[in-house]
Formats: sequence, C-alpha cells, structure tokens
Amino acid sequence: MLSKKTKYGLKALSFLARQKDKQPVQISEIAKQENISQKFLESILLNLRKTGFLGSKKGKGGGYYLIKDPEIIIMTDVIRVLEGPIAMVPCVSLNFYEKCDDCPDENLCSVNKLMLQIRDSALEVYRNNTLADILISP
Amino acid sequence: MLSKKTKYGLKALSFLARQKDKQPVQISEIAKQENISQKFLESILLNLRKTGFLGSKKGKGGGYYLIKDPEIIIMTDVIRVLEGPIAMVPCVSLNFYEKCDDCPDENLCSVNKLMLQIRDSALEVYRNNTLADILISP
DNA sequence: AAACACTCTACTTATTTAGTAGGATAATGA
DNA sequence: TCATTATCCTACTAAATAAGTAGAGTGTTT
Repeated sequence: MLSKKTKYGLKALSFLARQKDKQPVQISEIAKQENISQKFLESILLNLRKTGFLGSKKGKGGGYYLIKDPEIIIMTDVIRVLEGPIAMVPCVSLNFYEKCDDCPDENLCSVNKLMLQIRDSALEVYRNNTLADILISP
Repeated sequence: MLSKKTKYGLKALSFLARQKDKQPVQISEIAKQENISQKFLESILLNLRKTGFLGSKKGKGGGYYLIKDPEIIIMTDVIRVLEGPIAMVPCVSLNFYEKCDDCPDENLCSVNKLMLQIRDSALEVYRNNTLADILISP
C-alpha cells in the first residue's frame, strides 16, 4: 500500500505544478483544496523542501513553490524521498540494499527472483514519468 | 514492503514444489529448513490450504503438499491471497476497488494516473510467472 | 510593532504486522 | 482401543509503523 504521506506529497507537488505563475502557495490553501490535514501536510512539505524539491517563503505572501520545472522532476526521486525503497524486499533494493537474515543465499531464493522483476518493472515506470507527465491536461 | 507472511508463503510453496514426490511435508520440516517461526507458518499454510493451493493430511506421515502442478500456479493468484491487492491504492485495484474519500474525481488525479501504470506493470510480471518459473534450477 | 506563514520538537493515537498459547480434531498404527 | 502424531482453530499479545496533533519558535512583510 502507498502511504498517505506519499499520496499527499504527490498531490501537493501536482498542485504546485499546476500553478500558472511561480508564486508561493500557502500550506493551508493546498490542504483545503486537496482535503489533507494541514499539520500533516506541513511536515510533508518541509521534507520536500529539505530534499530539494520545493522552496519556501515566510511571512505574508509566503508559502511553498516548485524549485525546478515539472519536466525534470523524475518520479524515482520523488518516490524514494516520500515512500522510501522502490523494491518490495531489501535484498533487491538498489539504494537501500540489505541482506535477508533468514536467507542463506539470495541467488537461490524464489522471492528474490520474483521481486527483482517487480522492482525492475516499477523502476521503468517511475523513470519514464516526470511530474509533468502525471498532471492531468484538461 | 512485502509482508513476512507473503515472503514465508512463497518460500513454503517453493519448498513444496521442489519435492520430488508428492508426499506430504510437515510444517516443522519447512519451518526449520526455511528459518520460519513454526506457529506463524502454520497459519499461513492453513490459509493456502483453504484457498485451494495446498492439501493436507493429519496424523503420522501427514503434512502439506501441493494440490496442483507448479506450472499452473500463477503468481497473481498467490499474491492476492497472501498479500492482498496488487495495486498500491484501492482506486486502481481490479479486485479490491474502492473510491478514495478525499478525491472528488479519480480521472483528474495524478496519483491515480501514476499508480495505474505501476499496477499494470506489476500485473504483467505476476501474470507471466508461475510457481515453476521462480524455482531455482541448479 | 503586529500580523503572517513557515520551522521545529515532541507527543499521542490508531492500525497493521508478527508472533504466541493452548486446546480441539482427525488419522495412524500397535 | 489407546497412545501418538500432526494439522486445525480461536484468541490473545507485543512490536512496529503510520497518521495525526500541539504548541512554541523563527524569519518576513507591511
């Protein structure tokens, strides 16, 4: 299951990408429009700022804004920041690799064999989608 | 993340598929060989029996055995029984569909658009893998 | 100076996952 | 028939994670 954190993060990024100008948008505005708990969204946006996706401005007229063009924001990067590993088991993860403690040899493991394929297929989707790609064009 | 339940279930199925004859194998034997808590494995195997993957025999010489050939056991079916929905959000699930309560229109939702692709790519992998396919040939 | 909106730390609650306990049931064989 | 064996079943508990909340702090603008 996708966590709410990731879901809300993606929705917020999409929301910001749909803005005509690059003026900051307040957390409260995004939370209201996208039906998200404001406090929860606060921590998510803070995280996206710290990881280089968003910029922020304090005080009146402040808010969050995209720091890069939606066309160059790749989903692999977004998902890894919001959700963590793309792989479903640590022993097939590229960026978060860990050996299974119950498995003597992962080259002989059926779960490993299956989940490698799942990881690759998910990676291909995420790599081929930018933030611009998942926006809905009316 | 893949749950331990699914991981153990897949390992147990693979273990049974690797048996030469179709003689029942005891839970304790599988648990020991695959480093799985016996009691936990018990409930998993029971589930796999109730959903038509395994047969069982009680008493001396009893245990669990595969009820079908590994070649016709498709991963989509196994994963749905062990892990639940293949989709990462209910609004793109084929077998477990549910509307998001925060989303007015899923056709206008970026998360939906991305996760549809992820679901399709995962489905393709699972559909193309039988239990026989993920066994390791020495 | 006052209003505004993000920043940060810490806490709470809810849900899910993983594992455990112990008796009931059924098959086998001496 | 009776002891042994191994699955079946219900219920419970512990640990981890996800989701949400509270409130004071910091920097900007007017």
